[in-house]
This record gives sequence, C-alpha cells and structure tokens, in this order.
Amino acid sequence: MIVIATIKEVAKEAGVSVATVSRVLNNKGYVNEDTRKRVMSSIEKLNYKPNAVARSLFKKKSKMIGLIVPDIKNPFFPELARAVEDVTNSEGYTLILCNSDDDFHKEQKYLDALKQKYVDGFIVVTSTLKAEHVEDHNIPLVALDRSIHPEIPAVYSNNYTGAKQATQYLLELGCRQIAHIRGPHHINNAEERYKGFTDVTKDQGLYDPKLVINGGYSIEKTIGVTSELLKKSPEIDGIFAGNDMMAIGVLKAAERLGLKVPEDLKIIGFDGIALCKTTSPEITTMAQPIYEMGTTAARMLLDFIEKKEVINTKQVFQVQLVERQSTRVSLKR
Amino acid sequence: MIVIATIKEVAKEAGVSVATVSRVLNNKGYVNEDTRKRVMSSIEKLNYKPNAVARSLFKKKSKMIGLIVPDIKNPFFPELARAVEDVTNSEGYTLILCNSDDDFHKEQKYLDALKQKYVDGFIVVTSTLKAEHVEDHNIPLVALDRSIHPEIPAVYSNNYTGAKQATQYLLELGCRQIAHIRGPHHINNAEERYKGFTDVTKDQGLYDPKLVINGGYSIEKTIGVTSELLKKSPEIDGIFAGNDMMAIGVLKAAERLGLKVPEDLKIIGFDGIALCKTTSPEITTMAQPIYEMGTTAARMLLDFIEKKEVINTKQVFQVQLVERQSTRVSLKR
DNA sequence: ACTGTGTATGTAACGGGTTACACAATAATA
DNA sequence: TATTATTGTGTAACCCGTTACATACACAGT
Repeated sequence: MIVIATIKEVAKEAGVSVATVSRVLNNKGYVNEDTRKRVMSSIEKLNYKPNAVARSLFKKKSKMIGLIVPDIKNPFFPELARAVEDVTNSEGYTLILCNSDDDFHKEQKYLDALKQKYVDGFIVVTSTLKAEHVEDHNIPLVALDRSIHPEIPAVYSNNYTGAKQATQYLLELGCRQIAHIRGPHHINNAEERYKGFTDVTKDQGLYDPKLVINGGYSIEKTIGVTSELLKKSPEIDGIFAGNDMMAIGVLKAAERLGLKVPEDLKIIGFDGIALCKTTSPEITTMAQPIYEMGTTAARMLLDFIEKKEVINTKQVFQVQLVERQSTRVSLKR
Repeated sequence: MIVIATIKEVAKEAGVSVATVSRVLNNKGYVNEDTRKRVMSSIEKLNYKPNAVARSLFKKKSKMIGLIVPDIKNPFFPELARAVEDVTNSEGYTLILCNSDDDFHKEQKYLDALKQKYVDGFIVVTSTLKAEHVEDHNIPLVALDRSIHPEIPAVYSNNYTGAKQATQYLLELGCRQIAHIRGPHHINNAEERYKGFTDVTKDQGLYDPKLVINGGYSIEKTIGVTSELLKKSPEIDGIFAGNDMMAIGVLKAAERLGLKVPEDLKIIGFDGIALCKTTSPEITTMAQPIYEMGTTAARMLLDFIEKKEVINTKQVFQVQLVERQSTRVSLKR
C-alpha cells in the first residue's frame, strides 16, 4: 500500500516550514542552497508528488485543456487530436478529448463541466457555438478547422481556394459534367468548399444546380444520395466530394453501379486522411496539413494561456493536391 | 463578464450557513423544507455551480476516469472510446482519453499524472503493464481488450475461439494453403489468435511455419511483409489477418501483385471495425462486439468505484463472423 | 552607529467546498 | 413531567497546496 506524502510531511522530514518546501518546489523566492538540497532529498525519500488538485484550487488553473470535436469516429479528428495531444503533453498539460456530436447542448455541457474543473483553455471544432457563447465563458479558446467569428482565434485551412483547385483539377483532366457532394449547410467549411466549386464551374459555364447534392459529411448518406444522382445523371464524369469520407461513399456508389473509377468517373476528396490510401482505387484528395494544424492550434492556445504575446490570432493553411488512382489512369493500381 | 458565485455567497443570500447549503446540495442530513426552497432559489438566482476542484480536494475523488489506449489513430480504439464515453458521461463522469503508443513509460506517466488529479479509476488497453504496476497504484482499474492478469478485472473477447473459427471458415471455403499475418508477440490477444490459427491448421496437417509472418498490427508493415510472402509462396489461397488493419494491408499487397480477391486469394480479418466496409472488396472479419465491450468495461469500472457489488470481474465476449466480399465470390460486389 | 538592501525562513490566511460536532428546539415515549 | 429521539442549523476544522506578510540576519553605504 502506497502512502501519499503531503507537503507537511516533507517539511517535517526536512526540518523546515511548508513555505520553504513550496518555494523549492516552484523555484520561487529565496532558498538557501543547503536547505534546498535537504528538501529535495526529503522529497525523494518520501516519494512526494505535489497534489495537483490542491494546487488547482488555489491557482484556479489545472494544467488541463479541453478539446471538443464532433465525432472521434471520423478519422480526421483522431489525427487532429493526436497532434494537439503531442504538443500539450510535451508542455505538461493533460488533454481532455470530448465528442460533441455537433450538438450545441453537448458542447455547452462540456464547456461548463470542464470550466468547473478549472480547465485552462479549449480547442473546439464547432459549427454551433457562436461568438457570444464563447465570450460568455471568458476562457482562452481557439477554434480549429472551423472558424467561429473573425475576432476569435482560429486555425483552419483555405477551404475556398482548395475547392477551386480541386474543381479546376477535374477540369484539366477533361471532366465536363462535374458534380459536387457537399457537406452540411451549417458547417462553414462545407459552405466555403461549395462556393469554391460553384465559382469555378460557373466561370466555365458548367454549373448545374442538379449536380450539387448534400452528403452530410458521412459515408452512408453519401452512398445513398450519390447512387441516386449517378442514376439520374449518368453523364457525370467527375465528382468533387466535400470531404474524404464522402469521397469514399462516392467510390462505393460508383462501384455498385458498375462504373469504373477513374476511367468512367473521376473522384477527388478533401481533407487528406489516411483512409484515402486504404481504398481501391486510392483516392485523390486536397490534403490539409492536419498534424500541423493541430499542433499550431495547441501552441496558439498555450501561448494564450501563458500570456505570451500572440502574434497571429488567425492561422490559415494552404491545402495541397495529392494525386492518386481515383483521378489518374496512369497511376499504378 | 460572468462572476462565479461561491457557497458562501449563496449562504449569505439565503440567510443560512454554508453547512446548510452544502446539505441541500448533497441531499444529506436534515434540512427544513422551507429552508431548502430558500437555498434552492438563491442557488438559482446566483447561478451557483459548486466548485468541482474544491470538492475533489476534500473527497479525494474527481468524477473523472482515465482511458488509456495504444493509439487513437487505429479506428478500433475510437469505437471503443466512444462506447466508454457514452456510459461515463451518462453517469456524470468526465473521460480523459490518453494515447500510450504501447509504451510502458508513457502509460506510467499517465497513471501518475491522473492519479494526482484524483481520477476515480482507469480503463486500460495495455500489453506492457503488469499486475504489480497496477496494484502499486491501488486504484480501481479495468483492463480492456487485453487482459493483464487473472486477478485483475478485464473485458475482452474470445480471441482463441474466434481465430479458430476464422481459420476453419477459410478451410470450409476450400483454402488449403492458409497463411496467418500475426500481431506483435508481446500482445496477448495476438498470441491467442496465433494459437487458434495453428491449432486448427496443425489439426488438419496444413500448418507451415513459413506461412506465418508478423504484420505488427499495422497496415504499412503488413503490405511489405505480405508482398514478400505472396511472392515467395504464390500457392497461398487464403489469409487470416490478426486484425482488420492488417487485413487491409493484405488486400493492398494482393492488389499490387495483381491477385484477385476472393477468386485467387481469400482474406479474413479480426475486430469488426467500420473500415472493413470502405475497401473494395469489402473485408470479411471476425467481429468483436466493440461497442458492447466498451460499455461493459465502463459499467464494470463505475460499479467498482461506487463499491456496488461486482459480480463478474471478468467478461469474455464471443466474436462473430461477418461475411463480406473478400471471401465469397457470390457476395454482390 | 544607522539605514537600506538582499537573503532566508516561518506564520497564517486563503482557495471553496464537506462534515464532525455542538447546540437548540420540538416531538415522542415512559 | 421527565427523558429521550428526532429534526434543524451553525461553528470550525479539514483537504493540501500557495503566497502575502512578518521577522531576522548579513553586509554595504554613509
């Protein structure tokens, strides 16, 4: 049975007051070198570890940060979370990962619950929280992947430009009937990607509203709606899916209809998750620098918390085309 | 700016002592009905939320539980984590999800760090922690997916039987040269699955050590070693992969060598992750009841924590064959 | 010798709850 | 009517750190 020592016991062991032990612990104030050594050896001897909760109570800080994501089962978020965790861990923070299911009340619940635990700050991927809710909480917060408000620090990528590039790329490959499977209307990055798509197709006189459908950022839903679409409009020769999960859904739908990808139909996704490499054909995508986005958001939040000067309150990353088999016949399969 | 009320302010508002407020809050001890109402309305009025940290300090409990998994990027674990979170949330606990990378020191670090925060208990997926380390910590703990020691509560599935069934299934389909891509030696479920495979093949006089290789539970590694294997032994007509990630790797390798699945080669995995449905052909697998395992482990841990009588300290689930296209030609593709 | 500054350490209040214990008032029992 | 439960409420100690403030000494400058 392990007995947990307190600061008092250490103080007694070392023959000093608790204040001195605390000073040694925090490298704060004056401590004689000999005393310091004595205290250190008592700490060692008793295997003393300061009580994080007592410390939190006084400091109103917990060395914990909260990360709220819509759904950990979408592989995009574990990749992001992993990046955040790597940074927070290395700085001595504990990460608390929460699933919101994109639900406003769940997000609020987490915000409330964690604030009561004196969580030092939040990184949130949200489409439902608005500026007022965040400001209400009055706690360091960084938006990730989706911006909340121009005034609130955020890290995301250039969805609009990326979508334009994706669409242009399909055009360059010779596609002339290009469809877009868009994400939910309430998610701003889906809206941006949709806008990028329409701006390019309209510019080319190829825009047709019938070729835009909503896949809800999910594989299952996308399989259904895309099958319908492809049956109704068999002339479609290229599809830009609003994210990689939906691109997989498109691929499934095409497969079920006996369409050859990329020969009959070219598919491009968005996000750059590892899953794109597991399908056959592998999926071409506009890759976001997921890991970098995660670490950037984490660093930004920690800078906020530690009140270092934060230069950039907004960080926008460029996406990059990753060509794979779903668009190019020549690519070895 | 939101001002956070303390119990003292509520007490003053209601004209009672803090003890009474506390009693109201915890439904403990005698409180006059009128007083209770008065206190309740003061709480309401000041929007008072008891400070979780102060409470933790006294109670030595935090309403938090830790879940340690090897790597959140393997979709098996998010599915498991989601199940655990659903249960813990519904019981008012906050879940802290940690990645250990299967590294002993990282696991220990998390255990230490979270214990200092008075975490109420742990659920761990580990191959490196042994009974003595766990007992050292003297805190409620449930092992998940991999057992640690017969005496330590655990939830996992019947890996041995599942592996036998998978192998037998390939035999029934007519495979005679069956290979096994096994997981790491230090992970006991990988060992069990390996044993199930060898017991069946030996029984049939089909066992050949050259047909067993280690894929390290990873897609990348599996693609490499399986390519080698298939080149060396082109007579292989069936492969039992130790988990679904490796089954995907096998599929990739087969594809690159121009083998047709399932015509030339049948593939079966283990775990039952959703990813198996995204590949083409979709992958047959021995599915574990992932969600149920997660919820069971969570309930078991909470029972421990709340000192309810725990009837089963060990819970073993049966796995189930899910037939898909990677083994059956007839299945629509 | 006197004051000021830097060094070293201790005392006690504080953070925000919980609860053991004391005390009172009322209700029930002998 | 005296005695004992039961109910209701407050005081203060406690959980375990941190830190403002007080005290004390050494040494430098005047």
